[in-house]
Amino acid sequence: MRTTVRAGRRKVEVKHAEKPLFGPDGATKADLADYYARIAPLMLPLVRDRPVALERFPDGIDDPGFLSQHPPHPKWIRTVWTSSGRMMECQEAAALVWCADQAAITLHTWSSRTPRLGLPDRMVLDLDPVGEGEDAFESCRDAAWSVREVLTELGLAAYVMTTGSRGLHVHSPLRPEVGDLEVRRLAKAVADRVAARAPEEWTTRVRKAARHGRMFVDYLRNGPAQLAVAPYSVRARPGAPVAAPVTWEELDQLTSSRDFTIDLERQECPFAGMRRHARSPRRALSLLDRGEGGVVPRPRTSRGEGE
DNA sequence: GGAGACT
DNA sequence: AGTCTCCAACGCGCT
DNA sequence: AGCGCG
Repeated sequence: MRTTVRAGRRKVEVKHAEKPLFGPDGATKADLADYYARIAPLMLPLVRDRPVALERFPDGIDDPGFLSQHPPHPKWIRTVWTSSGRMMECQEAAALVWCADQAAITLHTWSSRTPRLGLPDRMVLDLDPVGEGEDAFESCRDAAWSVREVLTELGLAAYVMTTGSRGLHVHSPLRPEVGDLEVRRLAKAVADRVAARAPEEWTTRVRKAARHGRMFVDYLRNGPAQLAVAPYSVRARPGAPVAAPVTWEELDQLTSSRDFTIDLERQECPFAGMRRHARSPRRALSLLDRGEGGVVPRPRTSRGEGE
């Protein structure tokens, strides 16, 4: 009931390795640790240097978990001082495996990176379908395509991933030029433009009562100290689904946000090279403030296709 | 899952 | 020594 | 000022 997982040069002990975390017949803590060790080469470039918070389920997903921003941690795990205290970073595979031993099923990270905390290098738009089923997810997919179009109009790149929960996240890599609040303002403007394309279906109204069954185009994952689920993170749901970056081609084949699970085997990451496509949020904001951007999409070489 | 407080 | 409790936080737009 | 919301 106790094993050691090799992660790079380090060995990490996994206690109660055979404990099921995803229901009686679901994946065990060992499965979780093995997954994070296996996916580390793809995941680490996307989480490295970011303050991380752990969503932990020591008694499995059928018991309430908790979010931990300042967990006790071994000294070899790097930390950084942030506006909300000293937070961990996951710089190496062993850190991910240690998180698994802590029953940290899901990792959430900041949108800015050390040493540029407060200047996000990415923006996230969160799309959650209103109902259940494939139709609901399809409308979510449509919304993701619209987000991509609006981002393109503003000269911004777009990458998409399942959240492993209900919906999709669209990531847009940014040059770290402006602060959290400005990025949120940009995200809100993008969301408003998306919603304006199908006002009967989509909205940016925060209050549920004001939504009238429309899908919320969520821009609130941007802002100071805001967290978003890390790419390749496992979710606390039956079947151990994962947040999986996908190519835009793949997106149309998906039937749900949970199509990928802890069994995921990937050799190449659709988000690889994303940072090379980072664009200027300052320019996007100035286009918006001048009321442009829907008119003259500027020429570009490639778009957020993955690579 | 682990630390600190309380019994 | 057993048991309990805690483990986030931020701003927005409404009321 | 307080609350719902993510």
